[in-house]
Amino acid sequence: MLSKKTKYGLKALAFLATKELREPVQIAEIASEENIPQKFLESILLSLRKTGFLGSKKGKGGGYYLIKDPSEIQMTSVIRVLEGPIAMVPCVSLNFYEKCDDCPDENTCAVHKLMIQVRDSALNVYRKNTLADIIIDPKIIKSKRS
Amino acid sequence: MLSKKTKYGLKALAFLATKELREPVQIAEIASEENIPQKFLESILLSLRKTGFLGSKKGKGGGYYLIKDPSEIQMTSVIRVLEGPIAMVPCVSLNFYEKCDDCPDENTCAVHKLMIQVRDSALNVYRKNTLADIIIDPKIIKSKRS
DNA sequence: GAATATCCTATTAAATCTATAGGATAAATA
DNA sequence: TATTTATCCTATAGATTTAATAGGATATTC
Repeated sequence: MLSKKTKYGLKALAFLATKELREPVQIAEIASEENIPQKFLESILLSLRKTGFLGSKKGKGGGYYLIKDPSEIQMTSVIRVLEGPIAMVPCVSLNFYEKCDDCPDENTCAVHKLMIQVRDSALNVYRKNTLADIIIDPKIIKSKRS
Repeated sequence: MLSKKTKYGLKALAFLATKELREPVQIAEIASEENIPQKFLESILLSLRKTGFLGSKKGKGGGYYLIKDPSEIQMTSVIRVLEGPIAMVPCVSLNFYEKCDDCPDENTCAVHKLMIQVRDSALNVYRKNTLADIIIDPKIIKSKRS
């Protein structure tokens, strides 16, 4: 299951991606537009700022904003920051590797063999998607229809 | 993250797949060979029996055994029984669909768009793998080398 | 009928996730 | 410079889920 943190974080990033770069948007606005508990969102945006995805500005007219173009923001890095490992078991994780204490030999482990494939398939998806790829601007849809 | 339940269940199935069909193997043997807490494994095997993957026999000489050929056991169904939905969010789940209460429109949801792809890629992997595909019999490896 | 091994329900313990509280800090503005 | 505004930050409460165990019932073998 995707955590709420990741879900909310992605929605917030997508929301900011529809705005002008470096135009601060307040937490309150994002929270109400995307139906996210405000205090929870606050902590998520904070961590996205600390990990280099967002910039922020304090005081009146302040808020959060993207510091990179959406097409430069890869889903692999967003997911790793928000959700943690992409792999479903630590023993197949590229960035968070850990040996299983119950498994004597990864090379003969059925779970390992299966989860390597699952990891690779998820990686493929995350690698080929940037923030720009997943945002769906209703305005764009409208103009395509007309 | 893959739950321990799923991990243990898969390992147990893989273990049984290396044995003769319908030859009962005791929980205690599987547990010690695969380093799984016995009582926990007991409950897992019970649910695998109730969902039609395993047969069992009580009393002396009893145990659990596969009732289908490993090549007939698809990973999609194993994962769904042990882990639950393959999708990471209910709103993209084929078998466990649920609408997000915070999301007014799935068609314009960035998370939805991304998670559809992740679900499909995972499905592809689980669909093309049967239990037979993931077991790695050390004997087979040896004979290939010699 | 004794031994063996699964069957079954309930419960505890631990970990993780979700959400909130409450004040500190910094910037704008009047 | 005081006031307002909005992020910053740490801590913690509450809820949920997961992992594991307990203990006895049932069925089978010999």
